[in-house]
Amino acid sequence: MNETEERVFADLNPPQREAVATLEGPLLILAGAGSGKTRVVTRRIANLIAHGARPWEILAITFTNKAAAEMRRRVEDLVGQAGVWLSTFHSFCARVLRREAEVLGYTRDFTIYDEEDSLSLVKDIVKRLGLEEDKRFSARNVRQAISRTKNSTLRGDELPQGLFHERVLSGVFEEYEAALRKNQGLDFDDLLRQAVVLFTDHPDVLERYRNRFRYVLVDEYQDTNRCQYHLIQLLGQKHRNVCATGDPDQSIYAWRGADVRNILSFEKDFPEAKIVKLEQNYRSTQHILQTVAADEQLEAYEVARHIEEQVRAGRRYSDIAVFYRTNAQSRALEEALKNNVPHIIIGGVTFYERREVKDALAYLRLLVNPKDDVSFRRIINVPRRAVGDSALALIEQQALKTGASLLATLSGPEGAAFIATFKPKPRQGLTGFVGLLEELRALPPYPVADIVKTMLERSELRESLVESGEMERVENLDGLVNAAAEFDEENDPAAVRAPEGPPPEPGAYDGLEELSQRQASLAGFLEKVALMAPTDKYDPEKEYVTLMTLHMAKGLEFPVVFITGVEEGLLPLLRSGGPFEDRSSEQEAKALEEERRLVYVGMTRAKEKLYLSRAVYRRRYGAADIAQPSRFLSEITEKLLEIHDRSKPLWAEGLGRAGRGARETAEREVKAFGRFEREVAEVFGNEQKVPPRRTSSRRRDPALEEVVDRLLDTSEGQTEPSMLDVGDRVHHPKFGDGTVEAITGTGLSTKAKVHFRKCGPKLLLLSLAKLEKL
DNA sequence: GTGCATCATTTTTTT
DNA sequence: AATGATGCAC
Repeated sequence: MNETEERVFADLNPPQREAVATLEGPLLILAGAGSGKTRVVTRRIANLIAHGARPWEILAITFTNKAAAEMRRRVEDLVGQAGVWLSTFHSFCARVLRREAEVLGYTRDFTIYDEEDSLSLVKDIVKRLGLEEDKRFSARNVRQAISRTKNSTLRGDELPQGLFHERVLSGVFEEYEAALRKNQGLDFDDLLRQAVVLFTDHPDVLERYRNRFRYVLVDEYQDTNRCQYHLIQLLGQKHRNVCATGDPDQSIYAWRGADVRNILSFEKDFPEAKIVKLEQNYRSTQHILQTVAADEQLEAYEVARHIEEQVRAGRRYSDIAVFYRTNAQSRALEEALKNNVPHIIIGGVTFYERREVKDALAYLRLLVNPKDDVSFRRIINVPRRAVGDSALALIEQQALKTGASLLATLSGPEGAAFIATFKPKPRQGLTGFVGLLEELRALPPYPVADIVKTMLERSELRESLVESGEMERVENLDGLVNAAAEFDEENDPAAVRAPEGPPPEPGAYDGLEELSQRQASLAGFLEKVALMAPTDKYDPEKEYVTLMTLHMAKGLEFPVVFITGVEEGLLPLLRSGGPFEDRSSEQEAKALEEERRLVYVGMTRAKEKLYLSRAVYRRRYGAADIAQPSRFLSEITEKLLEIHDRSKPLWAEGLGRAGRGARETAEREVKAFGRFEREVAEVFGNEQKVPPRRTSSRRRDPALEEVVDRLLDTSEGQTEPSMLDVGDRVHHPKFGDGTVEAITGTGLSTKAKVHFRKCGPKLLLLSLAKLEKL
């Protein structure tokens, strides 16, 4: 015990010790970035066990599998045993719902629908209700509204106000819910919401779970939405040993329903709560560098160059991360890094979102849940079986008549009779399809990899891709088999571990022991795959640079961090006019605050060195546009200077501690950076015409200002586009001669409407179009 | 029913 | 720029 205690309290500062030592009663740990939060939480779990708590009495909930896995590793390191139920909200709820499904009128074989699946349901409904005429009611918008509603209310009480919601909720919402139920499907929001419904409507069920979990811990509490909040309240009310950890300054998920009030009202919910503030042990960023590049490719190359420089100086690739606001930005970076810098991109279109993989998964889902019409529709004609829109319409019509699922309509003797009414080609296709599923269903339930392999072969899914020469897709399918084999290894039913610790007293355990372990079955595999997050790929041990969105970066840290695209419109991200209700200025301000926190999160990931980079030209929606420096650029640096030393120039950050060496490095970098910019200016000066103009009064760093001005300088002998006037005759290398009809916009975004003799009117950005005045 | 060409739309961020 | 939806020819 003493030895354990020594380990539990080693290297902790006083507030950290206090948090770890608090075992009973509600506890709120307010932890800023870099305050050792994860460490404190895992130590506390270990301390609970050291003081006699049994592992199975502890439930620790995180937002990502990654965080859960990391926590599990650390806890096992400390106390050397498993049994603590560590999982994400979604995994926890899925497990609970699977066990209690019948109570809610579901089968245990329900399917978890991802966004794409759920969108296809919504699309159908929108079409059926004739809402599609109005662009605001695009399936996407409606889906978002439904999700918002599900996240913010429990029962349809307190529904969001506004015409849009009224119309959505009066029709689509119910239809959507009914469709989900009919398909035995749950979307991501349902996993949380139905769990709350289960516990609220069935006190006996709640009682079992409450009894089991004497200690409940929640990480990133500021990210909880209403359902998650209720869940914690429901589970925690009895023993009241709820430990919430979080940081309101890192609240970046309001857009998916997270409500920072949950953490702010913790004291109200648990008046006896103890509150510990971990010291704001700011990661001491030694060196901050702002870089400006001409366009996003050059920004990416600049990042690559700095990475290589860092590596030459002895840094490891795994020490470095590159962040961006939108996934689309990863393209240019990937391009710049692909030959020289080992790297991994987290997020974007993940393995399990690829078409061929989703097709394969649809077969598996339909196998587990025959009522899953969404999956049926997806694969009934993949590979081609001559079952097109008209044949599908017939099947749907028949299904509607009998109220059965699509697959059921084709199954059994009645199904066979129905299939017989089709034309020869589709008839053959449908018979084959039904037969295939029957054949697969007859396979032994384990190992899962065998089922997947057989499915790929017998369905000819793999073969059809081989024939069309899509080898990358074939490889992905083989990858799926590998993933299944891995799952089999992890979940070998012959090696099921009994939970450790002394046996629970009667009634407490109540048959819930198997819950924290995944089912070694196809259903279990599908659950794992459905709830897998892109971050799960991230491995700090591997030697590569990590590329990810700022959102994904939360909770991680790196010695060297690049934040790219620090530009107005991108960071903060500018929405191009919402399709439904106008955003109030209050909403606008809130959104801006969240963007600001996002930058804060990104910056605080850096332990030693931080690069903020931006490009002057940025492509959005295909077209290049001038990007202004982000308003955060000036705000942020000012804030940091305040913390360290106001008198020093930007890149002299942190010299106080590191001394002369760092100053020299800094100055070298500044020089190299300036040289690079001059080169760029030369290249671009010859190719592009850019009106000389100050882009922003916000830019406050004189050296930067100079570089940008030089970059934007118009080269000799070129037309001064701002001199153009309505009526002027101009020449364009591609479009030929024309007349200026109108000039709009100001500064770098000045546009001219030019009527060309050859090809009519065009709207051109003066700063980019190579226009010559005649 | 399939395959191809053209057009429109899109991108915030994620479990 | 890249993907999906639509329309048309076979």
